Amino acid sequence: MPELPEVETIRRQLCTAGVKGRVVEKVLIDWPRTVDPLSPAVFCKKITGRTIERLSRHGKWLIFELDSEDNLLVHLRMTGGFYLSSGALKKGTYDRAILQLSGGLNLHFRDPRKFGRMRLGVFPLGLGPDAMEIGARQFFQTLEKTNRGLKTLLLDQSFIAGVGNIYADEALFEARLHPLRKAGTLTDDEMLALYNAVTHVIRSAVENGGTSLGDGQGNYTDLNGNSGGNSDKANAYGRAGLPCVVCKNPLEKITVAQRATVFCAHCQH
DNA sequence: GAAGACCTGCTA
DNA sequence: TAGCAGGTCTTC
Repeated sequence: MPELPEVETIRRQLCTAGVKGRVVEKVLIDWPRTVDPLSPAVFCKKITGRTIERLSRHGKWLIFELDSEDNLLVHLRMTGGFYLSSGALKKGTYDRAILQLSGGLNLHFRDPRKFGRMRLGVFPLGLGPDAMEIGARQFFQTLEKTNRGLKTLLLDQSFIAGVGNIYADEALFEARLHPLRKAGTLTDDEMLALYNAVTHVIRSAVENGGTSLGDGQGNYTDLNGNSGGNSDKANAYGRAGLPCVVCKNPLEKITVAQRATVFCAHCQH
């Protein structure tokens, strides 16, 4: 599932592939809800002729900065991804939108489950600081203000943007903190451990080119169709019932905020 | 704060 | 063939 490291990997690859500086010459929308709330006709009209000046990211949102008042904001949700083609346009089975760029480059937005979204706006709304950029002080201040459970909090994009189910479980495992632990009960050392774990887990996943984990069809692949190099790094996610890498006791699986949550009851408190 | 809706393909 | 997976928005 694309979380921050996967989106960042795609962003970097789009830069390398030379998407920057190209003009959007034509837009094809195959699944209208992809561009909801705009109609495909309005959406296409607004970005046709615009130049992609920069590619940035905040949390899980990919931002195509255009030479207009609006930018193109893309959220991959669970199964979204991009790939490029050149020459004669050939639509792939799961392509929901295709941007035909100047120089004969086609940018395909592929999304089997149709949850991904393309929006027009200056910047994605309602997000907290990016997980790669949040400072320790800001992290502590937010933790101290709430008594929500840690896993729920980590998944809340208005608290910290970019952490999803995989990296939430991995960060809590690394910090030795129980997913249901209330934020307000953490000691200073525990808050620091959580901060270090979140930033370390996210940054090392970015360095490894993202993680490909999931239920099979939702597996993430990068721009070139490769799965992430971080796949064998999971200590908790997807390892329910398997021995903890630290204490060898079987990992437990519970549901938190309606998501599968795996942790070690022996190591995480 | 919890649960449903949105979707589809893979697994059991 | 039923159920699961997951991110976010909507609705109780």
